[in-house]
Amino acid sequence: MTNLPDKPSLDGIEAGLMKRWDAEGVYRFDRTAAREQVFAIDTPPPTVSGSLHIGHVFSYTHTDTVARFQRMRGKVVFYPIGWDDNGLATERRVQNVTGVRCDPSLPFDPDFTAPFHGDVPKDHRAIPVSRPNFVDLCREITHLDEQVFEELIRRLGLSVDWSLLYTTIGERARRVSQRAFLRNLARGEAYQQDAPTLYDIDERTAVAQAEMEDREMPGSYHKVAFHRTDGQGDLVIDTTRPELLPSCVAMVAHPDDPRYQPLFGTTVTTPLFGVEVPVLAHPLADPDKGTGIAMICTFGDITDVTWWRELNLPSRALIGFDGRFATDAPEWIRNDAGREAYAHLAGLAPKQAQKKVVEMLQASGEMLGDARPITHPVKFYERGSRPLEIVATRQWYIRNGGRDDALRTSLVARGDEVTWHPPYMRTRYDNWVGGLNGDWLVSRQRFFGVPIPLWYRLDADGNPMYGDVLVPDEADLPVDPSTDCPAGFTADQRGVPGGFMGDPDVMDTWATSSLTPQIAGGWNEDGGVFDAVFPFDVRPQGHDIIRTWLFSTMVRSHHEHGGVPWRNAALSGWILDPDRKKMSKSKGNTVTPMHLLEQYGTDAVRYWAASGRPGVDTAFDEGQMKIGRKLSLKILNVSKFVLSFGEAEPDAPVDAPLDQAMLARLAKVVTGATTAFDGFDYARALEQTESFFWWFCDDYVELVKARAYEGDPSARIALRTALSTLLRSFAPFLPFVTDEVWSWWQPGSVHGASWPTAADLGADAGFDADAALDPVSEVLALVRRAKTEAKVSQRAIVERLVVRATPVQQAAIEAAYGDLRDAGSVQSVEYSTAEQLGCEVVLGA
RNA sequence: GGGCGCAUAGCUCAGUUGGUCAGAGCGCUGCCUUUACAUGGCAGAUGUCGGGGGUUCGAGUCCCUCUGCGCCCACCA
Repeated sequence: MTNLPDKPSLDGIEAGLMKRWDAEGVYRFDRTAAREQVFAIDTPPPTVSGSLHIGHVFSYTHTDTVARFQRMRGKVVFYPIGWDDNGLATERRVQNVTGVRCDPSLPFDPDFTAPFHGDVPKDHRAIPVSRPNFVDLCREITHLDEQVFEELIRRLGLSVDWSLLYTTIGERARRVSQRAFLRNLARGEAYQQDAPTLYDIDERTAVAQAEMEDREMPGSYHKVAFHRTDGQGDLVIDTTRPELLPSCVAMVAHPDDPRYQPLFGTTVTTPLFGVEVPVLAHPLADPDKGTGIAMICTFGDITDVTWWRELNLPSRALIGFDGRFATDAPEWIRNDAGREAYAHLAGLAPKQAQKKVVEMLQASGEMLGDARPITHPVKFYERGSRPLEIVATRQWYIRNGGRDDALRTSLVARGDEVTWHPPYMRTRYDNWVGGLNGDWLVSRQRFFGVPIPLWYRLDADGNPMYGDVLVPDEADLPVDPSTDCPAGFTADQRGVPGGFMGDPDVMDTWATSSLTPQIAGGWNEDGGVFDAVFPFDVRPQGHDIIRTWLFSTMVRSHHEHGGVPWRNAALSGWILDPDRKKMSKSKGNTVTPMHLLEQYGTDAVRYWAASGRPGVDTAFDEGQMKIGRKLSLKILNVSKFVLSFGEAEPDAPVDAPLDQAMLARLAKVVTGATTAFDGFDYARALEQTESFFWWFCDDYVELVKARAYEGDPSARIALRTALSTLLRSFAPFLPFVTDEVWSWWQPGSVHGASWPTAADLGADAGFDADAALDPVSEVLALVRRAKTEAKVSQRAIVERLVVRATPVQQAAIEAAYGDLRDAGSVQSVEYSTAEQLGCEVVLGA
């Protein structure tokens, strides 16, 4: 069969092919496959609260090329897709587009409708809604977002199996996530603790170490005088947070610091508040910082927490969950002046309180000199807008090695069981695991997430007994403790003395997405295929989330399965804007992909993406899209040309030396591309194939076309063989144009065809194709150049061609002379021997 | 402060174990209405491979060092 279009075109081929792939189930996972036959991909579920930008196109294309390669190679490819729709990012988006906020104390309103949909006026005050109403809204909005995402992912031609679609808030994800958590709990890997926690006072939730970032913020040093109780004068400290003076519990200096050694064991009183605090020694105190002595507060920073813990200090917390100073003066401030001073701070936010304290210190003469402005790094929640505070709260943790050297060591060792692409990404994992300073805080005081599946018994006074945890049966998962009852209780016992209460928190979004292999594979789920896919073959992801997604997935797999979740980790680079800044929505420098797909075609955009080396950040350059467009177009045209010669009789031999050499060269390319793909280096595979392809078009096809027109079977078979090989080699990168061309002359989809091998080409592995081909190409180029320089048509006649070359080169040229003659319109040739290849070209009149 | 990465033509980038490695495409210049392709074809120009040392017969390619940029981490009082 050969069915050539008169005027082949790239325009609009995508829609038809996408339909066809769906209808034929080209990418469907075979659920009966055994593990050895499967290639399983732990696809990153994009966050639907954001938008897909060109950076997603970049990295998702990389994975898709590998998936397509493996599929053609005969693997049963497990290529799921999911939407990450749970968590704070979604809540924010919902608040922004609907004008509501969640107030869990409100009752469900079945008739509630959101006041806005996308156009919330700036002066609008968010309307409080119940948690169930809020969650409903979240589902509604994410559902709409997900449709937009699906459209783009499909348009990109990703060969995912849509029947494997999951969402991180979906029922299966909730069940898997809760099951995994309960098993962590049963094995002692999950535990709760009442401890100082980094807390975002705007979002009113605890935050994990992995979600924090430093930001350079303006601040000021203040020299503040504490008064020695022995009457021997003052002790001066330098602090950036004078507002925490009322929370001061001690002073600390380095044990070897001679300036303060005499004071250890004595006490001082705080300025303004007159609270007596001890002067202590601790090696973490830095003699070179400030005055070498610091005040310890509850809590100014993580070091304060360390000192508080290691020096057994009291806790004097004043900043509450609302981020404001407590309204009543604390009991540890005893004198009247101190209590009066505190009254000025009551109810203030830290920033306002600082201003007030400085005023008071200046008035009392206890501040020396002026504030000295500095910029210094301050801890923020990565999505937050105000500095994190440290607040003591009860939270759930999962052990991740941050407090346990043995576990830390085994998790670092797990990194050895994964092959990293590129290898240096391994170091980032090691650094992160090695630098952990606490366990993984998984509870969040939020609403749209997987609930922590626990209840607590209430004592006779109605207070929760957190030590008395009530767990659900795995068979009943997923549960929502805020509406479901624990076994042995009834709904009317909720919140009453002797009854129970549900844990109000949800899990961190990473606590669910750390289980994508288990969710996608259906771990312990009806209809799951977990045993056939786990451990997965590859986790593709961005290098910026090694510390979060990659590491947390490793932790869960280590605990639950005693092994790694995947064999390979493929880290993709970022797309940078022309100023080499990372593209991100918050910077407003994103490029949206749809118009590029429409303007250049999907294949061209994929070509650009696949040209980016694994792990390498690449600046966005729209000009590069044109290259892929041109390549696609060339494939279309040369295919039509090659196929237009018709078929030769099937058993005819490929006996022309040039044809044999071309196939031998192609065989090497196929081998090289295969090796590159096996190492996840799609870009190298593409480069090799492309480089061959342009030589094939520019030189080989030009050389043999006369012979092909005449019906020479060797040329016709070689051309068709090469075309088939090239289409299959390009198929992972340019799925549309290759399948379009494939459909002209082959049954089925090219994406269901087999990956080419050197053996298919019947080439002699020892044959030196370059030695046979390069001299011919060179002579052809010299002839063309002569015509170009003479400003004549390439069809102009060459009366006489004198080739100067080594004997070996002469033999190669002579073997292909018939083709060279026809392609260059050469009338006669002579040879002379020379070290350096050269030509004398005598053009006809 | 520690770690990792990057620095090659105007632009975006290749150069896998040191020996045609000084490349590709874009852009630029010229030529060609050639019957697959003018959304084309053919050809051309462009670089002290960030600076300085060193190893070697030979170094973008290995070592040291400096400079600049990016990222990650850090106890940031």
